[in-house]
Amino acid sequence: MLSRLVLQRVSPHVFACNVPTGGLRMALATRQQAVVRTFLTTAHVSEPVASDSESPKAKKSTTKRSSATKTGTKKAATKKPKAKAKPKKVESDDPEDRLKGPLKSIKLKKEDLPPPKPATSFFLFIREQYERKENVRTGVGAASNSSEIAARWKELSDTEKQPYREKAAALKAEYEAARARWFENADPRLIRAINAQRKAKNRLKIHSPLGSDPRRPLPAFIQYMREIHDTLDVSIDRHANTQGYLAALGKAASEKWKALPEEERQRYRDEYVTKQKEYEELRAQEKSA
DNA sequence: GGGTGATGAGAGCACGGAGA
DNA sequence: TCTCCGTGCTCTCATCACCC
Repeated sequence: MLSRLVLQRVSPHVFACNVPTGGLRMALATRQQAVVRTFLTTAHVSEPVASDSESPKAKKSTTKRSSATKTGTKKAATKKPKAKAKPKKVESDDPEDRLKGPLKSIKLKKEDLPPPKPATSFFLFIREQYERKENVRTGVGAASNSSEIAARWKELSDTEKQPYREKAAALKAEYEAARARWFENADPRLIRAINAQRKAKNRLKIHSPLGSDPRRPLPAFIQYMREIHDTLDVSIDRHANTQGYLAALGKAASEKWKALPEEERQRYRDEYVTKQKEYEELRAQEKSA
Protein backbone atom coordinates (compact mmCIF):
# COMPACT_ATOMS: atom_id res chain seq x y z
CA MET A 1 0.00 0.00 0.00
CA LEU A 2 2.74 2.35 0.98
CA SER A 3 4.71 1.68 -2.16
CA ARG A 4 1.56 2.26 -4.22
CA LEU A 5 1.05 5.60 -2.53
CA VAL A 6 4.66 6.50 -3.16
CA LEU A 7 4.31 5.59 -6.81
CA GLN A 8 1.20 7.63 -7.31
CA ARG A 9 2.59 10.60 -5.45
CA VAL A 10 5.95 10.60 -7.14
CA SER A 11 5.00 10.18 -10.74
CA PRO A 12 1.27 9.95 -11.35
CA HIS A 13 1.37 10.62 -15.07
CA VAL A 14 4.00 8.01 -15.63
CA PHE A 15 2.56 5.15 -13.67
CA ALA A 16 -1.14 5.91 -13.45
CA CYS A 17 -2.05 4.07 -16.63
CA ASN A 18 -0.10 0.92 -15.87
CA VAL A 19 0.62 0.31 -12.23
CA PRO A 20 3.17 -2.46 -11.97
CA THR A 21 2.74 -5.26 -9.49
CA GLY A 22 4.82 -7.42 -7.15
CA GLY A 23 8.58 -7.30 -7.39
CA LEU A 24 8.48 -4.89 -10.26
CA ARG A 25 6.51 -2.43 -8.17
CA MET A 26 9.03 -2.85 -5.37
CA ALA A 27 11.85 -2.19 -7.76
CA LEU A 28 10.16 0.88 -9.14
CA ALA A 29 9.36 2.16 -5.68
CA THR A 30 13.00 1.80 -4.76
CA ARG A 31 13.89 3.57 -7.95
CA GLN A 32 11.69 6.47 -6.99
CA GLN A 33 13.80 6.98 -3.88
CA ALA A 34 16.58 8.06 -6.15
CA VAL A 35 14.55 11.06 -7.19
CA VAL A 36 14.94 12.35 -3.70
CA ARG A 37 18.69 12.34 -4.05
CA THR A 38 19.17 13.57 -7.56
CA PHE A 39 17.80 16.55 -9.38
CA LEU A 40 16.71 16.38 -13.01
CA THR A 41 18.14 13.03 -13.88
CA THR A 42 17.48 11.48 -17.24
CA ALA A 43 18.97 8.79 -19.37
CA HIS A 44 19.40 11.02 -22.32
CA VAL A 45 21.51 13.43 -20.49
CA SER A 46 25.13 13.66 -19.60
CA GLU A 47 26.78 16.72 -18.30
CA PRO A 48 29.72 18.70 -19.54
CA VAL A 49 33.00 18.49 -17.69
CA ALA A 50 32.08 21.11 -15.13
CA SER A 51 29.21 19.30 -13.50
CA ASP A 52 27.42 21.33 -10.90
CA SER A 53 27.62 18.54 -8.38
CA GLU A 54 31.36 19.05 -8.30
CA SER A 55 31.54 22.75 -8.84
CA PRO A 56 32.07 25.16 -6.00
CA LYS A 57 28.93 26.91 -7.17
CA ALA A 58 26.84 23.86 -6.39
CA LYS A 59 28.33 23.56 -2.93
CA LYS A 60 27.76 27.23 -2.35
CA SER A 61 24.13 26.98 -3.37
CA THR A 62 23.68 24.01 -1.08
CA THR A 63 25.06 25.94 1.85
CA LYS A 64 22.82 28.84 1.03
CA ARG A 65 19.79 26.61 0.90
CA SER A 66 20.66 25.02 4.23
CA SER A 67 21.20 28.30 6.00
CA ALA A 68 18.03 29.66 4.50
CA THR A 69 16.13 26.73 5.90
CA LYS A 70 17.60 27.27 9.34
CA THR A 71 16.77 30.95 9.20
CA GLY A 72 13.24 30.10 8.25
CA THR A 73 12.90 27.83 11.26
CA LYS A 74 14.09 30.55 13.60
CA LYS A 75 11.66 33.05 12.20
CA ALA A 76 8.83 30.62 12.61
CA ALA A 77 9.77 30.12 16.26
CA THR A 78 9.49 33.81 17.22
CA LYS A 79 6.12 34.82 18.65
CA LYS A 80 6.33 38.37 17.39
CA PRO A 81 3.36 38.93 15.09
CA LYS A 82 4.23 40.01 11.62
CA ALA A 83 2.47 43.26 10.92
CA LYS A 84 2.89 43.10 7.19
CA ALA A 85 2.60 39.36 6.86
CA LYS A 86 1.12 38.48 3.53
CA PRO A 87 -1.39 35.66 3.31
CA LYS A 88 0.35 32.44 2.38
CA LYS A 89 0.21 31.88 -1.34
CA VAL A 90 -1.86 28.82 -2.07
CA GLU A 91 -0.37 26.78 -4.88
CA SER A 92 -2.82 25.93 -7.59
CA ASP A 93 -3.44 22.27 -8.29
CA ASP A 94 -4.18 23.12 -11.87
CA PRO A 95 -1.08 22.09 -13.84
CA GLU A 96 -1.76 24.79 -16.42
CA ASP A 97 -1.66 27.49 -13.72
CA ARG A 98 1.57 26.09 -12.37
CA LEU A 99 3.23 26.33 -15.76
CA LYS A 100 2.34 29.96 -16.33
CA GLY A 101 4.96 32.69 -16.21
CA PRO A 102 8.66 32.66 -17.08
CA LEU A 103 10.08 29.16 -17.62
CA LYS A 104 12.92 29.67 -15.17
CA SER A 105 10.57 30.70 -12.35
CA ILE A 106 8.37 27.63 -12.62
CA LYS A 107 8.86 25.57 -9.48
CA LEU A 108 9.53 22.01 -10.57
CA LYS A 109 8.39 19.21 -8.32
CA LYS A 110 9.91 15.75 -8.17
CA GLU A 111 6.89 14.28 -9.91
CA ASP A 112 7.36 16.74 -12.76
CA LEU A 113 10.66 15.17 -13.76
CA PRO A 114 11.23 12.25 -16.12
CA PRO A 115 11.68 8.84 -14.45
CA PRO A 116 15.22 8.35 -13.11
CA LYS A 117 17.67 5.95 -14.68
CA PRO A 118 17.33 2.32 -13.63
CA ALA A 119 19.86 0.54 -11.44
CA THR A 120 22.65 -1.36 -13.17
CA SER A 121 23.50 -4.99 -12.38
CA PHE A 122 26.17 -3.90 -9.93
CA PHE A 123 23.81 -1.57 -8.13
CA LEU A 124 21.22 -4.32 -7.82
CA PHE A 125 23.97 -6.39 -6.21
CA ILE A 126 24.71 -3.60 -3.73
CA ARG A 127 21.04 -3.34 -2.83
CA GLU A 128 20.82 -7.08 -2.28
CA GLN A 129 23.92 -7.05 -0.08
CA TYR A 130 22.30 -4.43 2.13
CA GLU A 131 19.04 -6.36 2.24
CA ARG A 132 20.86 -9.54 3.25
CA LYS A 133 23.29 -7.60 5.45
CA GLU A 134 26.17 -9.39 3.72
CA ASN A 135 29.52 -7.65 3.35
CA VAL A 136 27.89 -4.71 5.07
CA ARG A 137 29.04 -3.22 8.35
CA THR A 138 26.78 -0.96 10.36
CA GLY A 139 28.14 2.23 11.83
CA VAL A 140 30.45 2.90 8.93
CA GLY A 141 29.78 5.02 5.87
CA ALA A 142 28.45 3.58 2.65
CA ALA A 143 31.75 4.42 0.99
CA SER A 144 33.58 1.87 3.12
CA ASN A 145 30.96 -0.80 2.46
CA SER A 146 30.98 -0.02 -1.24
CA SER A 147 34.64 -0.99 -1.51
CA GLU A 148 33.99 -4.34 0.11
CA ILE A 149 30.91 -5.02 -2.00
CA ALA A 150 32.84 -4.10 -5.14
CA ALA A 151 35.55 -6.59 -4.20
CA ARG A 152 32.90 -9.27 -3.72
CA TRP A 153 31.33 -8.35 -7.09
CA LYS A 154 34.67 -8.84 -8.81
CA GLU A 155 34.92 -12.31 -7.35
CA LEU A 156 31.59 -13.35 -8.90
CA SER A 157 31.66 -15.47 -12.05
CA ASP A 158 29.75 -14.50 -15.19
CA THR A 159 27.13 -17.12 -14.34
CA GLU A 160 26.65 -15.62 -10.89
CA LYS A 161 26.36 -12.13 -12.32
CA GLN A 162 23.85 -13.22 -14.97
CA PRO A 163 20.68 -12.93 -12.77
CA TYR A 164 21.61 -9.37 -11.86
CA ARG A 165 22.21 -8.52 -15.52
CA GLU A 166 18.87 -10.00 -16.51
CA LYS A 167 17.07 -8.06 -13.80
CA ALA A 168 18.87 -4.88 -14.81
CA ALA A 169 17.80 -5.46 -18.41
CA ALA A 170 14.18 -5.87 -17.31
CA LEU A 171 14.37 -2.67 -15.27
CA LYS A 172 15.87 -0.89 -18.24
CA ALA A 173 13.03 -2.01 -20.50
CA GLU A 174 10.51 -0.78 -17.95
CA TYR A 175 12.40 2.48 -17.60
CA GLU A 176 12.38 3.07 -21.35
CA ALA A 177 8.65 2.45 -21.51
CA ALA A 178 8.02 4.76 -18.55
CA ARG A 179 10.21 7.41 -20.09
CA ALA A 180 8.41 7.19 -23.42
CA ARG A 181 5.08 7.51 -21.58
CA TRP A 182 6.43 10.48 -19.66
CA PHE A 183 7.40 12.32 -22.84
CA GLU A 184 4.09 11.38 -24.44
CA ASN A 185 2.05 12.82 -21.57
CA ALA A 186 4.28 15.66 -20.39
CA ASP A 187 3.14 19.19 -21.07
CA PRO A 188 5.47 20.70 -23.73
CA ARG A 189 5.79 23.78 -21.54
CA LEU A 190 6.93 21.61 -18.64
CA ILE A 191 9.66 20.11 -20.84
CA ARG A 192 10.69 23.61 -21.90
CA ALA A 193 10.79 24.69 -18.25
CA ILE A 194 12.94 21.70 -17.31
CA ASN A 195 15.31 22.45 -20.17
CA ALA A 196 15.42 26.17 -19.38
CA GLN A 197 16.38 25.40 -15.80
CA ARG A 198 18.90 22.78 -16.92
CA LYS A 199 20.45 25.31 -19.28
CA ALA A 200 20.77 27.79 -16.42
CA LYS A 201 22.73 25.14 -14.54
CA ASN A 202 24.90 24.45 -17.58
CA ARG A 203 23.31 21.04 -18.05
CA LEU A 204 22.27 19.47 -21.32
CA LYS A 205 18.70 19.37 -22.52
CA ILE A 206 16.46 16.36 -22.16
CA HIS A 207 15.22 14.90 -25.43
CA SER A 208 12.19 12.87 -26.28
CA PRO A 209 12.97 9.25 -27.20
CA LEU A 210 9.88 9.35 -29.40
CA GLY A 211 11.57 11.54 -31.98
CA SER A 212 8.51 13.76 -32.09
CA ASP A 213 10.37 16.70 -33.55
CA PRO A 214 10.10 16.79 -37.33
CA ARG A 215 13.46 15.95 -38.84
CA ARG A 216 15.23 18.68 -40.75
CA PRO A 217 15.93 17.53 -44.31
CA LEU A 218 19.51 16.65 -45.16
CA PRO A 219 21.39 19.17 -47.29
CA ALA A 220 22.20 18.03 -50.86
CA PHE A 221 25.79 17.05 -50.20
CA ILE A 222 25.01 15.21 -46.98
CA GLN A 223 22.25 13.26 -48.68
CA TYR A 224 24.66 12.35 -51.49
CA MET A 225 27.38 11.37 -49.02
CA ARG A 226 24.92 9.16 -47.21
CA GLU A 227 23.98 7.40 -50.44
CA ILE A 228 27.54 6.73 -51.60
CA HIS A 229 29.00 6.01 -48.15
CA ASP A 230 29.43 2.29 -48.78
CA THR A 231 31.17 2.84 -52.10
CA LEU A 232 33.78 5.25 -50.77
CA ASP A 233 37.26 3.83 -50.77
CA VAL A 234 39.13 5.06 -47.70
CA SER A 235 42.49 3.38 -47.13
CA ILE A 236 42.91 4.65 -43.56
CA ASP A 237 42.11 2.21 -40.77
CA ARG A 238 39.20 3.78 -38.92
CA HIS A 239 40.01 1.92 -35.71
CA ALA A 240 43.63 3.05 -35.63
CA ASN A 241 43.02 6.59 -36.79
CA THR A 242 39.40 7.60 -36.41
CA GLN A 243 39.90 11.29 -37.07
CA GLY A 244 42.07 10.64 -40.12
CA TYR A 245 39.51 8.17 -41.39
CA LEU A 246 36.68 10.67 -41.02
CA ALA A 247 38.68 13.39 -42.71
CA ALA A 248 39.49 11.05 -45.61
CA LEU A 249 35.84 10.02 -45.81
CA GLY A 250 34.74 13.62 -46.13
CA LYS A 251 37.39 14.39 -48.71
CA ALA A 252 36.55 11.33 -50.81
CA ALA A 253 32.86 12.27 -50.77
CA SER A 254 33.70 15.86 -51.62
CA GLU A 255 35.78 14.80 -54.63
CA LYS A 256 33.00 12.58 -55.93
CA TRP A 257 30.50 15.37 -55.35
CA LYS A 258 32.55 17.84 -57.39
CA ALA A 259 32.97 15.25 -60.16
CA LEU A 260 29.21 14.84 -60.49
CA PRO A 261 27.54 16.41 -63.54
CA GLU A 262 25.98 19.76 -62.70
CA GLU A 263 22.46 18.53 -63.50
CA GLU A 264 22.94 15.65 -61.08
CA ARG A 265 24.04 17.97 -58.28
CA GLN A 266 21.09 20.23 -59.12
CA ARG A 267 18.75 17.27 -58.72
CA TYR A 268 19.98 16.80 -55.15
CA ARG A 269 19.62 20.55 -54.48
CA ASP A 270 16.07 20.64 -55.86
CA GLU A 271 15.16 17.66 -53.74
CA TYR A 272 16.52 19.46 -50.68
CA VAL A 273 14.52 22.63 -51.49
CA THR A 274 11.31 20.60 -51.82
CA LYS A 275 11.88 18.77 -48.55
CA GLN A 276 12.88 21.99 -46.85
CA LYS A 277 9.55 23.58 -47.85
CA GLU A 278 7.65 20.59 -46.51
CA TYR A 279 9.62 20.78 -43.28
CA GLU A 280 8.94 24.51 -42.84
CA GLU A 281 5.22 23.98 -43.47
CA LEU A 282 5.11 21.21 -40.90
CA ARG A 283 6.88 23.41 -38.37
CA ALA A 284 4.46 26.27 -39.06
CA GLN A 285 1.50 23.94 -38.55
CA GLU A 286 2.88 22.74 -35.22
CA LYS A 287 3.49 26.28 -34.03
CA SER A 288 -0.05 27.41 -34.86
CA ALA A 289 -1.56 24.32 -33.25
C1' DG B 1 22.69 21.14 -37.42
C1' DG B 2 22.10 17.40 -40.41
C1' DG B 3 24.91 11.79 -41.16
C1' DT B 4 28.94 8.87 -41.06
C1' DG B 5 31.57 5.81 -36.88
C1' DA B 6 34.99 5.08 -33.25
C1' DT B 7 36.33 6.64 -28.89
C1' DG B 8 36.99 8.87 -24.46
C1' DA B 9 34.77 11.46 -20.84
C1' DG B 10 31.59 11.63 -17.54
C1' DA B 11 26.75 11.32 -15.52
C1' DG B 12 23.81 8.60 -12.82
C1' DC B 13 22.21 4.49 -10.72
C1' DA B 14 21.98 2.33 -4.53
C1' DC B 15 23.32 2.56 -0.01
C1' DG B 16 23.48 4.96 4.96
C1' DG B 17 26.33 7.52 8.23
C1' DA B 18 28.50 11.92 8.84
C1' DG B 19 28.58 16.63 8.62
C1' DA B 20 27.18 21.29 7.04
C1' DT C 1 17.26 18.92 4.83
C1' DC C 2 20.65 18.01 1.85
C1' DT C 3 25.23 16.46 0.00
C1' DC C 4 29.24 13.66 0.11
C1' DC C 5 31.78 9.41 0.19
C1' DG C 6 33.18 5.01 -2.57
C1' DT C 7 32.31 1.27 -5.77
C1' DG C 8 31.30 -0.89 -11.32
C1' DC C 9 28.21 -0.74 -15.04
C1' DT C 10 25.71 1.42 -18.71
C1' DC C 11 24.70 4.83 -21.63
C1' DT C 12 24.83 9.51 -23.86
C1' DC C 13 27.34 13.12 -25.76
C1' DA C 14 31.11 15.60 -28.08
C1' DT C 15 34.69 15.21 -31.22
C1' DC C 16 36.80 15.00 -35.96
C1' DA C 17 36.18 16.07 -41.43
C1' DC C 18 33.11 17.25 -45.32
C1' DC C 19 29.02 20.97 -47.54
C1' DC C 20 24.92 23.72 -47.41
